[in-house]
Amino acid sequence: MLSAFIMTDATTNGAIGVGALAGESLRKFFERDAITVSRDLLGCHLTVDGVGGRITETEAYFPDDEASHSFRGPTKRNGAMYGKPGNVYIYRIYGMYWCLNFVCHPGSAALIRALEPETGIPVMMARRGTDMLTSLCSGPGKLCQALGIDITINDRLLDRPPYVIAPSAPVPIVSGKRIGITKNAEAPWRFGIQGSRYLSKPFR
DNA sequence: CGGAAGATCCTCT
DNA sequence: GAGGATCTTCCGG
Repeated sequence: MLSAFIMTDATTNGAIGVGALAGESLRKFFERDAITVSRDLLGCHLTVDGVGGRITETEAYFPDDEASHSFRGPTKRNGAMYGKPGNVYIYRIYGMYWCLNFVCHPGSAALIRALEPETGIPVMMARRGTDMLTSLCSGPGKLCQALGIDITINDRLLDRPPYVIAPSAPVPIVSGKRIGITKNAEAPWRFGIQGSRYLSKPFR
């Protein structure tokens, strides 16, 4: 299968310029295929109330994708997935953790799975209860804990507080199967920065 | 209205 | 690598 290989794809990351995405540039970035967005998010700098880092790992989800929360249409939980491109969709997972997504086309989203910590590192260490840099944000639940993300900041655009997202220069990308799902599990829609030490799990 | 499943993480072996 | 924590959501009856 495709996903059995490490794919060191060409760097198709879209460098858009300096400064945060806002208004039209935010819409243009996210109003694209969720795979393209998930790849271009790699290297982008994300902060929540000034705490965060560069995105190292993402996954793409689609409306016709059995693994997606949008597969059976809108519900109370997934309402934010049908907001504008660049909207934030947060949900509770396994009764304990939060997960962060960015909306692309309606019902499509990029799950933010890992960050390389850069700003507010002491705050993140305190929230996570560890001083180990590589495990501060190495998973979707961990990064939400480190960045102080919960449902109270669901369903709002990324160019509004507490969020800031800035685009990145191109980075080398690897891809593989998505993690932790049982339906449509073979789709190679997980993406990461090649060689990053800040991943939820290595790509094989 | 009950119950199983779930886009996870941590600890222990 | 296995198992437990923990609880919301949604589907089936």
